[in-house]
Amino acid sequence: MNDRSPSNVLTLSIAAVERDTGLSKDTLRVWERRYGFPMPARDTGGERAYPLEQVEKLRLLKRLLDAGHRPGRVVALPLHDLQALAESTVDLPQPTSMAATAWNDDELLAYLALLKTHDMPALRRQLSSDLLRVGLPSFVCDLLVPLNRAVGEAWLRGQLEIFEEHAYTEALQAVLRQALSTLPPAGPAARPRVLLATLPGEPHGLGLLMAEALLAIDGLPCVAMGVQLPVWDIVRAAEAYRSDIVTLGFTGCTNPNHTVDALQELRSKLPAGVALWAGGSAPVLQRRRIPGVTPLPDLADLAPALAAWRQAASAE
Amino acid sequence: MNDRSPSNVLTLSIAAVERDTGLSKDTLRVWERRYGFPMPARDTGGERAYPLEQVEKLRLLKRLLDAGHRPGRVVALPLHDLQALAESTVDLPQPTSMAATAWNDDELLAYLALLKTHDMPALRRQLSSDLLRVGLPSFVCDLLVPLNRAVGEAWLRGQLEIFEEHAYTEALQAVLRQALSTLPPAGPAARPRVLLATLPGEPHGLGLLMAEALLAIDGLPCVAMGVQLPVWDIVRAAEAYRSDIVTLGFTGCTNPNHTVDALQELRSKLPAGVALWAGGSAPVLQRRRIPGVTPLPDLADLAPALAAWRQAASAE
DNA sequence: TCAAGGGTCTGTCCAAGACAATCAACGCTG
DNA sequence: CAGCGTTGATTGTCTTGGACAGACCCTTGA
Repeated sequence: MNDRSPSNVLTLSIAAVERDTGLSKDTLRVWERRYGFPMPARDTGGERAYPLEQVEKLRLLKRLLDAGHRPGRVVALPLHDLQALAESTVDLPQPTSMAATAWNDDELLAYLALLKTHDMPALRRQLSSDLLRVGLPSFVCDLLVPLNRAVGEAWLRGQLEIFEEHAYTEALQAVLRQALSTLPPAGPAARPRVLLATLPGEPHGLGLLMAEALLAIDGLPCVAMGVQLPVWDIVRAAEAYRSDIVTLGFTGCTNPNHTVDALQELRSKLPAGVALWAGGSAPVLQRRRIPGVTPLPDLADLAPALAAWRQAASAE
Repeated sequence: MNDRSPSNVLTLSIAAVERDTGLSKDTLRVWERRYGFPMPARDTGGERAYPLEQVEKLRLLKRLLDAGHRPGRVVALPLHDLQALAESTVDLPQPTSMAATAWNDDELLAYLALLKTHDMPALRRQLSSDLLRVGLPSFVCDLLVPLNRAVGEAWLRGQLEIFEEHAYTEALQAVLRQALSTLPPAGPAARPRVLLATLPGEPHGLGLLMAEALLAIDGLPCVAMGVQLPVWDIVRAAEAYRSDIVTLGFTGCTNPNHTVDALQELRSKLPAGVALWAGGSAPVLQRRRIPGVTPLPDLADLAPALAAWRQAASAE
């Protein structure tokens, strides 16, 4: 540690807070100026030193902002009020799936309890078992989608640690990739050919993996490019892999303006014959429609979109 | 696009450049002031608009900096000289493995050629086949380690596109995770228990996965936490999973100061009985040793470190 | 040959201001 | 009362120029 901290070790520099909260340095400084929070201590060099407790509150604030709250109304609020707000806030008014095999709340809570025992092999066994029982499509749409939401909300309410969320992601990824690896590769002539990626700034690849699972089980040739692929490289990749559809994943943790800008730029550079689908629950995709970009707020929208694509393709 | 661009669409804002190159806004501005490069155009609002060509050069510069060059010597150089520099620069003087099964350069080049055909199923087949032929440990140490280096260098020389590097990572991940999923879970009493993660700012999890493979094949119980886990959560996770060793992965794309700071902070918060291993080829780990942190510059160092841990444990 | 010192290099932080895009509220009109 | 444009507040990001600490390089001296 470049030991310039005042007395306590438990402080973070502004750069560290930016990394840990996702709030830019500029935003942190301007909030301090305007709202009086966060109000970090200063080290001997006059630089901001954020106590851990303020960072914790900032993380909660970031989550509330992503859920639709406005800074002016919440930043200055005391921690207690924020937690109450988090309790009463649901990410999105989520229509419960009507599928016969949909999991109910108790079963989701059982999963959360299992996660909290830190017995990761047991969690994987449970996931694999449920996957085998109901099949991949139902596993993804009826279990994983509500379970992901439940995990996110539990974290928001402080019932789940960050590392437990990471462990959950890892377990899920292992199960999904294992399932994907057992699928036979699609024939070279199968259509449509789908490219999967996320834009720079979006580090979460789980939604992408779930989409890949649904597409691959349908026999479609998928090329997964992982996360954070620059716009220009997406264009090159779509060309190289002769993709018919580019599917991007979003989680709402990214800057909405950048998201829209990047989507518009990508759309303008991509050939008109290549479809562009934007999946995930990022609110900005709902609010601001972009010409030539198909929003897929839910994984359940994937099948209809696919049917529409096939119809359009056969009509030509 | 918030259309404030001067004439050409092919420009990026300073925020976009920061994301795409990994160079902070502050650095970009100060380079412009000091070295005269990059010298972006200005849009109608007076804000910097970087042409794509300068961004390309910045990406190359970032890579050269990571390889050890100093900004003052290279930033102002013309593109041609930079490329020549890249040609003649090797990331690290890498001792060729002496193992009997080590792959030679031709075989590595064959892999690169396969990657450039964009036939991902074929690449996976080749990887799986080699894995089965030589076994997991040799596959990781003798093939993947030099292959990763070859891929990185090919990118540096402009012989490989970014999206091809992403595709390679994805294929490798699929093969490794598939192998990991076939291993039986370790017994609950097996020791040492290893926690795997990367610090915030380090988005590459491939090295971690390779380490996990080597450890898991040895029958050790591993808990993978994925990438970008904050320091404090690593401590909590090590406690929750009763870990004996925390292994972190590094690639040198992170800020060296932050790396050292975070490692020292983590060491101070982690119980003394928990070992802290830092793996990967980040140069800073070689230059600046940190008390209580074991550097593992190469995956081959994993086995000796494990033996040393076992000896120390049995001595108590 | 090696250690210490001084100068340069370099990334990051700071401050205060400016501005454009967004949001919320209001008033007007059909 | 619904719909629509206007207005004012909100909010994130960009700007400039300055400052500084730590890393690095090179020279000097033992």
